[in-house]
Amino acid sequence: MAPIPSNIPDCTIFLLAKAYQKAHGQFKNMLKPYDLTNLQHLVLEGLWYEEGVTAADLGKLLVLDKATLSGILDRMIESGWIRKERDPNDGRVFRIFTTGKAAKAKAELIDLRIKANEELLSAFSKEEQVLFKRLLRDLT
Amino acid sequence: MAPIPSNIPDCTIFLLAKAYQKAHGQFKNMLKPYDLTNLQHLVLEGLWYEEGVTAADLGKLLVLDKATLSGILDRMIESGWIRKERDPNDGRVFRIFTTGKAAKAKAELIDLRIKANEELLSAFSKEEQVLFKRLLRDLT
DNA sequence: CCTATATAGTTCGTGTACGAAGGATTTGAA
DNA sequence: TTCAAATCCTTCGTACACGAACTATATAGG
Repeated sequence: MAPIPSNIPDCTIFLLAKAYQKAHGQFKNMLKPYDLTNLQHLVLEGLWYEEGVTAADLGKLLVLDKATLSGILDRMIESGWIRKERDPNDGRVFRIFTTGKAAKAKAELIDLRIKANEELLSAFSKEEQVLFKRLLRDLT
Repeated sequence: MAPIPSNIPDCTIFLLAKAYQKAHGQFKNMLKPYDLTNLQHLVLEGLWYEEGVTAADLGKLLVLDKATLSGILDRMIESGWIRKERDPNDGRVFRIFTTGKAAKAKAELIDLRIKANEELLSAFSKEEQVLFKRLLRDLT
C-alpha cells in the first residue's frame, strides 16, 4: 500500500477511505491462507455471537445490505463454512448455522482478528487507541 | 444507515469499515444530482490539483489501483467529465484533462465535498475533529 | 544495434456494495 | 375470512477493488 501523499487536500472522507483501505487490505492478506474474505470472516463472527440467526437479523447485526449478504452466504455455503435452514415457523426466513469446518478454525480465526487489530493500531499509544475507537463509535 | 449494535465485539477494523460505509454513503447521496460517483469526484479533485497528470501518477496521488482507475476513467470520458491524450514523448502514457463540463461544476463540487466533511464531523468538537484527522493520517 | 528488464495501461475473474424490482409468505384490519 | 401491506430473500444492473496475466512502449547494458 503506497503512502498517502501529503499534498492531498484536507479531506476527512478521503483519509477515512484510505485508512479503511489499509485496514481491509492488511486483514485480507492475513485471511488469504484460510480462503476467507473479510466479509466472510465477519459473518462467521456474527454467527459465533448468535448461531442460527436469520439472514435478515445477521444483516442488521453486521450492518450489511441484504443484497450483499445474499451473495456472501451463497459463497460461504458453497465453500462449506455455513449452512442455511428454513425456519419451520416462517416460510420466508432462513436461519444460518456454522459448520464443523468453521468450528475447527474458530479459535484461530478469532485470534487472527485480534492480531489484525493490534497490527492496525500498533503505531498508536494505548490512549490513542482508546480515543480512536471512541471517535469511530461516535461517528456512527 | 442502521445504527451499529452495541453488542458487536470491540473490533476497530469493523468500526472503521462502518464509519467509512457511513461517510461514503452520505457523500454518495449528495453527489447523486450530479451523476457522479465518489471515486469520479475524487478523480476530478485530483485533476484540479494537477491537470494533465498521467493515469499512473493520478493513481499514486489518489492511492487507487491502476485496474480500478482504468474503468473509472473510461466511464468519466463516456459521461464527458474528462478526456485522455497520448503523451507525445512516451507512447505508453496517457495524460488526463478535465473538460468544460467539469469546469462549470467545479466550485459547486468542491463546496459539496467541504459540506460532506462538515456533515460527517458535525458530532465532533473542533478539538475532536483535528484529533480524528491526525489519527487517521497517522494510521496510513 | 539489440535483447533483457522495467513501466503504462487494459482486460479478466472474483468479491463486494447497494438501489430497485420481483416472488413468496405472513400478518393485520375490515 | 380475505386482501392489502409488510417482511424475507433473490436477482439484476452498475460501480468499485484488486490480483494476475497480457500488450505495447521505453530504456539500459553489452
